[in-house]
Amino acid sequence: MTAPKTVAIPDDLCEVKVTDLAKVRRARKNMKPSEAVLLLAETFRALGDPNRLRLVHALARDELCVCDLAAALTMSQSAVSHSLRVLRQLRLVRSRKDGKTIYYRLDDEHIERLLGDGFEHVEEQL
Amino acid sequence: MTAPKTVAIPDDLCEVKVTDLAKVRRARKNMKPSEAVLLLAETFRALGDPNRLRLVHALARDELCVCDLAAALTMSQSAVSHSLRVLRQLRLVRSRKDGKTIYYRLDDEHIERLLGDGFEHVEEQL
DNA sequence: CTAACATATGAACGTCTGTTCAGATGTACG
DNA sequence: CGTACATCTGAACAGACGTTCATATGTTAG
Repeated sequence: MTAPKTVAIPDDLCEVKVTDLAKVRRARKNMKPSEAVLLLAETFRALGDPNRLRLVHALARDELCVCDLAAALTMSQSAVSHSLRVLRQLRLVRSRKDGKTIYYRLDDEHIERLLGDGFEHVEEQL
Repeated sequence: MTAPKTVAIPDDLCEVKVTDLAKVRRARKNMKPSEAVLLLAETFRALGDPNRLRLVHALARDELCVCDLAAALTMSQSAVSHSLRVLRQLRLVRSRKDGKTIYYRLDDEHIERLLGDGFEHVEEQL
């Protein structure tokens, strides 16, 4: 295709060998704002822990309190609480207080779809 | 609701205080096999790094070679290569060789939907 | 063959992460 | 008030992670 050459990438300081400058420009144009990228990365990372993933999956079906989550997943109450905090801060789950106990559920329906797509993708390669 | 009591959870050794045994049983019944959970967690974790996420997002539009990815995202070639390996091993991206250069693209269309849902969720809270 | 190029790889290093443990906070009940 | 309960929090530590640097592999052109 295009002859390889060294180019100064617009909007940037760095010089790199580039194969297809048009594609590079298009990719740059298409980039999401870094706020969105960073927040989404954080969100995926939150789901990237087996225990937090199981928590979210459990909450996709039922509203559950902390101790029942701990019992269901065989985790310590403290570990559950720490994990839920991460999920809460990223608005993956939401909590409701009823007396002493606090019930958690998914924050919105995007999360459920995210899990659904994820499991679909993963179950194809088992 | 049900009076709190200490119960031996079936299928398990651990004893915990439980608020609603029925819910706990249902949650346990609904659990995904741990293979699937672990693989999906790995997958989400792979997407949980800003640079890998940007790589995947770039590849959602265009097939790109390693050096163009490096140029577009202002990353070192080595970092791109290491990141792509992780994504490749989890079948998030696929590679095609053409002479010296190797072109990467998304492995299947689930990935694109995953990103789409993710950005949708995230962009609501900016 | 050698030189130039595109990509991959391994080791090393500082940083981040998840769990555990001990204790703090807040709530209900007598 | 004090006790029992449900949850949260902070410190600490082992293990995992992402980048960089130097180098290896593999490919094309001369």
